[in-house]
Amino acid sequence: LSLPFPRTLSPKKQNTKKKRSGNGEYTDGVKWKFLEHKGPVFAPAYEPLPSHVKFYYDGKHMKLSPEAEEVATFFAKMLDHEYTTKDIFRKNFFKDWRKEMTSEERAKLTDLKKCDFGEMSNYFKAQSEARKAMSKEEKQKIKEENERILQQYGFCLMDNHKERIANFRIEPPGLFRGRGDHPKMGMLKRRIRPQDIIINCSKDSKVPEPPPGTKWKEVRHDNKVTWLVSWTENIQGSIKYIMLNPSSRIKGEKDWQKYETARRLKKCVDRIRAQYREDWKSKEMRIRQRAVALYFIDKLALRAGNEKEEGETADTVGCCSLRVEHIKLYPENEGQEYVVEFDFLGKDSIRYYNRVPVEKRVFKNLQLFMENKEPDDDLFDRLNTSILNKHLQELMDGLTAKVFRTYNASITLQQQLKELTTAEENIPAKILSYNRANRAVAILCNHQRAPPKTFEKSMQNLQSKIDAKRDQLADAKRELKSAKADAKVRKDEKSKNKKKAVQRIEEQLMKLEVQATDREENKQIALGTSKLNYLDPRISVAWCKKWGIPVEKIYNKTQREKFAWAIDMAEDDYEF
DNA sequence: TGCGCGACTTAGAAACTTTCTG
DNA sequence: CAGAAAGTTTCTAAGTCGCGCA
Repeated sequence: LSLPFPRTLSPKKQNTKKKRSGNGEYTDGVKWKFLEHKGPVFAPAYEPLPSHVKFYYDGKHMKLSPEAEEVATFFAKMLDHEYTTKDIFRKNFFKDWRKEMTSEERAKLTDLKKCDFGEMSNYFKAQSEARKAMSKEEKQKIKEENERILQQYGFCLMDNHKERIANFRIEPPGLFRGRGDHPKMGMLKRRIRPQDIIINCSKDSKVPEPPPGTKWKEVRHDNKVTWLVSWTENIQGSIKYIMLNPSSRIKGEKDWQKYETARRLKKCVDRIRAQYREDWKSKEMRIRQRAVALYFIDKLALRAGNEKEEGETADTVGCCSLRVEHIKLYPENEGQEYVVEFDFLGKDSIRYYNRVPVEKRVFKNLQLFMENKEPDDDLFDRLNTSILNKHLQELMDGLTAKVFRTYNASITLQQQLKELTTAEENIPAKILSYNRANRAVAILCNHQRAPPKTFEKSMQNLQSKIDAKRDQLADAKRELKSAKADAKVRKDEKSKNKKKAVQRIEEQLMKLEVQATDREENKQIALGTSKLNYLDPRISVAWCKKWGIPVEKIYNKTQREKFAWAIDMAEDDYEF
């Protein structure tokens, strides 16, 4: 395994050699010298429906123009999804659909409720069934074709390295699926064409060819950025990019740098904590607000909380954008003093609910911040992320609000691993401990998931397995007893067998019960995000080395590729 | 000082694939 | 060997944060 980038110089050493700009890059900002790639893969062209698949309006068959039909199929494909029952989704969809209709269609189709997409929907279901039912050979053929496209478009050449591209396929058109109460859900996400695409590559590279008869919007040669392809998306007007895989040098170095910054925070976090505690007493309100917000970011691993344009996105908040309505103060609650109750929607409209006791000073400050305010007023009216980050930058080079999340996540993993791992345990038990440590971090960072649709059912299945196993155990015990009691001759051997059976069944039962606990504890918790984005992989690698756990038990193939730098670098005594 | 933009990281859902179990 | 469960990959939305401009 060769390292994707040299490790003779640590990022820290490099930093002392070159002056850093504000965002942590080198002042020259050059990301590569040479970049060559084949451009994006476009979404397949629309294939009109066969004529027997009909659309009905108000009970009557109606043949749609190809443009209107395509948009109708987007809705038909989502018919079983909850989205299509939501008013905003339906309203946005219908408005955008009507724009794609001919004037005749527009005149006729005035009510979405009268549209019958049933045949279309059934047709797509049948198609997906047919795909599942394909023969091995047919499936193999498709797999090979995908592999061919991957080989052709899935890699690029960056500074003498062949690198995997993360998302070389352009997003296909469809209906926008915002998270939570998104005001734009259901809008038409339009098809991206070559003339929408900006290509980025080096001057001395072979510029990718646009499809025959088309042109790129622009070809540029900007080595201060890492993207290969970009286009502007029509829902929010934001820019989308094609970039490299996490296993690439450019992503790996950045990741490494992120953890090194978090480790530098470790060295000065005591000082920073002492400072913000002092600032709770400041005579200036803006300083007190800054200090209380930073306390939340540090203690609760909240996100920074940028301002958002009202009405353009779902109403979600982070620390700096908390409103009065998002917290409740309890001078006393369940035997604890100065309790703050948080209840708000964070990133991806995931609910953050927490009750925490805080220092008296924090509590008094919060009362002050909330005085004479309406529920929808900002809690920190003298603060925003820009002010906070400017302050943090002064406390430590490269420090921003998100560094606290990385730091607290990684340090928590390290502590938990130390606490939970015991030498006597076997490998599965150690892995359970690792997962528990991982879970502690996921809880800290509030990484939640919707309980799987089949959760209740699979839990029931598991429970009936446990019940059956209990019965089986009872039977086995009874048999053991009678074997002991009645047999006189060859008693020993029979009893021994029965005893073994009892032990085996007890073990199986235990395993099932652990599995049930584990699954229950993980019901609403997503472990992947912290593992991939917050936990310094060197902590995990060191832990594996220390306890003789194969690293494959902790990281799958993709994860090992992403963390190749750490696997190669960390020894068993690595300390975050 | 505020604002919009651009580039990048972080996020959970859904689709797909592999493994387990009865 | 089928169906369920678990694991993995793909997809793309939604954040963070710095910069330049008025």
